Amino acid sequence: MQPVYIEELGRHVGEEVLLQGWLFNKRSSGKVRFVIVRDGTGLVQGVVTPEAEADTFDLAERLPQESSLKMWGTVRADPRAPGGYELSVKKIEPVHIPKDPFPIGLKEHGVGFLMDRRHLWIRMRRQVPLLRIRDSVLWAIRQFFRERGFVATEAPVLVGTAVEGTTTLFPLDYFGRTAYLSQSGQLYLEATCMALGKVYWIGPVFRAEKSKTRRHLTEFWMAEAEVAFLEHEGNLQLQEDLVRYIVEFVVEDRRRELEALERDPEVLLSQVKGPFARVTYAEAVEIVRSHGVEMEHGDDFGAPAEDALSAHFGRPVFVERFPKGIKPFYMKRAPDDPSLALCADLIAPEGYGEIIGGSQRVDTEEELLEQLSEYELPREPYEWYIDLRRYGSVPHSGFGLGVERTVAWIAGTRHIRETIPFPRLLDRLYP
RNA sequence: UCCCCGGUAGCUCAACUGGCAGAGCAGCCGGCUGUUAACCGGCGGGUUGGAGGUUCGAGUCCUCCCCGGGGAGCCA
Repeated sequence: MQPVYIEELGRHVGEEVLLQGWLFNKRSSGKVRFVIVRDGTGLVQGVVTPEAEADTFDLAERLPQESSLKMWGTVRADPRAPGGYELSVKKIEPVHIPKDPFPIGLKEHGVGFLMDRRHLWIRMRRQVPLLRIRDSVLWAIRQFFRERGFVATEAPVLVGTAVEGTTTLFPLDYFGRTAYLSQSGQLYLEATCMALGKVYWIGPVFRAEKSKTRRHLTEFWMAEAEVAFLEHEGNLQLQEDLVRYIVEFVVEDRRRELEALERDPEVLLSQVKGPFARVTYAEAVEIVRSHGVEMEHGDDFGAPAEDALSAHFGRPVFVERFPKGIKPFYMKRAPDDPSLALCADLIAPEGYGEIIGGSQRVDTEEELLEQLSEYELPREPYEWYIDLRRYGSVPHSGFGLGVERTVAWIAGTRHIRETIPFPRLLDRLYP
């Protein structure tokens, strides 16, 4: 008999099926025993009575949590069952029976305990839907870019120089030289877009920043795009289209998982329905101050400032035209005010923070050399990057979207450590 | 790096002003023919993070260290 997955049970009502999975939980009421089985696509309740074959009734009592098993039975629609379907069990065959009790129970646990057992925690109730939503977000990004004719490409992860200064880089030995784990693929995408026109990549990036907050990982995934001949305004439109596409895709694709996490899909849809809010940096500072958060003109936005902005608008908001000094060297200056950068950060609603940073890039050799020296960066490691301005330079723009923060926002989970299977944090490298 | 909170049974926590270290869950044994993190009865389970100090007496007070959590800065 061909095995089926729990998410397909609706198509097999009345039929006998084979499920393969793990024992999530069990209950007993004497002569009726209930086994809750999970298989990665969902949970289903099996009902076992003494009429079942061989020692199946006995197994339903004896098997410990997370035993792996095969289970045969007839699918029945039953409103009493979570998920709407249950299985009248004919036979259970254990695949592996754990000798020790599964460390993670169904009751509450502390974060430290769970993080030490992340390899097992990911089997549990909230984690499975969360990781399925992550998958959906990544698919949405790929599908969006493919529909628009972008070429998926790659940037190196091992790099010889910093993108934006060395303090936040992880160094490593590279045959006697120092290499670093990349903190962004952007500079390389700028080169690639001059070859392929419109490009994107999704990959891991690394920040050695000693951040200890719910919004930071030392290893996280970025979806970065870079487009030749695209200017600031078009860049913002592209980002807005992407974010709206992701939300609508995930709501359609993973509604069940969102509901399992008690995330209301309608709230998400309403947040991205209309045009995103847009303010300049200067306006944003005033809004932040009017919400009682102190900041000076010229400061970058801290977490309380971002939260104030996100509360003020209740939908995604672009903050445009930051002072040049608090943004990196590769951003183009605004033609009408050289003290500002042609850039924008996108702040997610509900306090999930900055999910996109983007800009139009410097596109002349003169301006780039000027900015390198202004930022006191050495010229040699950037020769290849300067070359891009020497051979058919064009206006171009791009951005990077933080995958985990986007997943956290969409799934409504407060801490981003749960949005990636094995988060890397300041003091956490295991498992 | 800085600020705040915490570390007691396998897990989550309690233990008044310093006075016999406890409960729920998990485990094991038994009961129950529709359970929903099932329920009911019973049993076992402790170097109170570590070192030192104060005290007749320390889980509780003091000092140092270790570990974890939350937040800040920086960023996505």
